[in-house]
Amino acid sequence: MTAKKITINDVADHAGVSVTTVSLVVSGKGRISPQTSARVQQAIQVLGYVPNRQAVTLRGGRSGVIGLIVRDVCDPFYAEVTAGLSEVLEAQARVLFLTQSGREGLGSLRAAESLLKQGVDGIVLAGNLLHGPDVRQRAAAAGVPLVCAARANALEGMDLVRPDNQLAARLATGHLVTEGHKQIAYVGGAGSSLTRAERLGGFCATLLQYGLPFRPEWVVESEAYRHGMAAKVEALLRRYPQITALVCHDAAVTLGAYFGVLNAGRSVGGQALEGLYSPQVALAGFGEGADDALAELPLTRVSAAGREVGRSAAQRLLQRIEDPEAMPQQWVVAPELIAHAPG
Amino acid sequence: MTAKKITINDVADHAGVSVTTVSLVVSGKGRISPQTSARVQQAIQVLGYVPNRQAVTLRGGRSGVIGLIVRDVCDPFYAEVTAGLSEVLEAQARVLFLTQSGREGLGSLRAAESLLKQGVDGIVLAGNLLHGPDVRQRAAAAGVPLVCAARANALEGMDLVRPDNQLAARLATGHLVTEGHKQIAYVGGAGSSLTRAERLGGFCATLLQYGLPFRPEWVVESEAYRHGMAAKVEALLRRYPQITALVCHDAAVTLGAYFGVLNAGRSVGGQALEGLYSPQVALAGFGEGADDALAELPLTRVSAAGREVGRSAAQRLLQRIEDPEAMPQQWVVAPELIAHAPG
DNA sequence: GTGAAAGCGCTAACAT
DNA sequence: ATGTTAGCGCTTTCAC
Repeated sequence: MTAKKITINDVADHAGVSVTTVSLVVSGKGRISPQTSARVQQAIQVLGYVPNRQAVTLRGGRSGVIGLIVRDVCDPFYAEVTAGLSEVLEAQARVLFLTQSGREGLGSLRAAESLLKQGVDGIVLAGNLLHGPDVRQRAAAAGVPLVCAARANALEGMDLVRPDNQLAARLATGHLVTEGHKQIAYVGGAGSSLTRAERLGGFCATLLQYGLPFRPEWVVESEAYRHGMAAKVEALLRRYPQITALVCHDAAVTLGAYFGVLNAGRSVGGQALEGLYSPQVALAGFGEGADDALAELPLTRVSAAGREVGRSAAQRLLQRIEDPEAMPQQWVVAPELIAHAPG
Repeated sequence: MTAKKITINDVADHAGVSVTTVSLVVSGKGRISPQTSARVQQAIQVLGYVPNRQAVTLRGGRSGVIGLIVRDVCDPFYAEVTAGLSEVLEAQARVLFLTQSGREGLGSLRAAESLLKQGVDGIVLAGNLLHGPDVRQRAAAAGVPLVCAARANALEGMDLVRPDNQLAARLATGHLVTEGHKQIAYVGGAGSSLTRAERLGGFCATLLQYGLPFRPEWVVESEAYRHGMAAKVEALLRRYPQITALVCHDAAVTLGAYFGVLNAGRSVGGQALEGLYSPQVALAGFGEGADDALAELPLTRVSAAGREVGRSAAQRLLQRIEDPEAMPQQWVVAPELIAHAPG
């Protein structure tokens, strides 16, 4: 069962033509007579010929390969980005190299090195923006286009695709306001998070837009990231019982907030009751649409549209490959509001 | 800024040696004098020479590339598998081609085709076991080793790495029994799920092992997969109030069960009270360790060890690449019990 | 319309 | 210890 490698020569022999002819038939470039073409096609079928990518690439063509550097594919957002990327590339008959820079990975620069060695046509840097400039320089030196895909940020001079966190927060907050809420808090996220900063901007802007006050003491940071959120939310609600809605930074925070609401003796969901103290607290949270676990809860969710970010990054990269001299652009992907029927 | 490609010839010229010498230095194979070696190394540094993988591969070496076929990288289990795979491969200076077969993907066979065209040294088929035989045949025809990584199953004649679902269920169930529970139900999962079948086996076996009865009516299937689990669990608990513990099929089910318990007027957590009706219901659930959202709940979790499955699959594949004639093996990866302090 | 031949960058005999 | 050289499989002028 040792597979013998079928080359273009074998096909040429079998069809009784020259390798040139076979090459031309395969690529459909030269004009070859229908008969010859047919004979060659048949020989290809019979022999099961598969062109050798390495040889093609070596000869001077593009490799058809795109490299992806991601910190950790298990992060739901970047998993979605990866999936979107892969979708688009596969549709283009391209393939995707996956390298992880974080956790046990080799660091984004080494990952880039590794990708360049493989002769990729382009690189997508997902997250890892700290090392963006290094990777950028390395890619530029090799003449390989680079596009970033991230949750947030503002690296100048690079192509960057990211979700519109500000809009996401506006959608979430606006939805709550529309439901009648006037006392809304933002809970969760690390103070150093850029994503959070952008969202807070949208949160704040929306409040002001509706003539509602922005109260800094109603913005709660989560320090250990996913710990004790329930207690914090409970404390917040006990101190400020007038709060009727929470905007939650991520899935973990949302769940923590959920229990915090319950522990505070309130219930979750629904619209605000005009002018009255409401026992209910409405929740709106950010996260990927795919957060199955929370799907059943009565809350409004805003997806960061990771998949779309991935798709767009792929598009942009393909553009850059076509036109390497193009000016860097920032693409912002609109989030998606998944409103839950008020109950 | 158009990068001129530095080849081995440039290095040879710059160092005043022949290409052979450079090649030997790079690969560390022939014995070359320290001085020459140093000169070559320096030339490499100065010029920024990066060996061209395509050329190496074309010449006859291995491509150093492994292909992965996965239905959907966003599935947490397979994301972990992917990560584990990537870790090991990167440590071996290899890279990973990612193709998605499901969702918008091209189907596992087409994915395999695409990978083979790229000249991969081996393929990992993650999930998609339905198409296993086809892919296997295709890979065999190309003389490329294939290893499967999956949640469950028993494909004969193929290398397969999977989590030990039975053991996982034994761990979860055993833990509950050790905590004093005698009335335990299994909730969630589709009836057609192989993973679930394996887990039920372990569940049942553990009950019998401890002399506890296995009651089929305490096994609840989730039809629409993630819907209405709370109601089902509530109904179960109301009908059989003697139940004090639940084994939950996945993260979504666990959360549903959590609310089901609350809705039934019980509380979640802790040990069984000897011989008494317990208002508390203990929960044990399966899932990846990374299910952040649930991390704060008082429940016992058993991880399917996806990352370890990925690592093992990589190991196995590397073995197969070394020894293509080896007999197929099934590797089973032990799950990990993450007990929660009883409260 | 089709073929002959020159490499792409690299490795591995085979010289020296 | 190093250099010469013949390809790996393919595309692409340039002939015919």
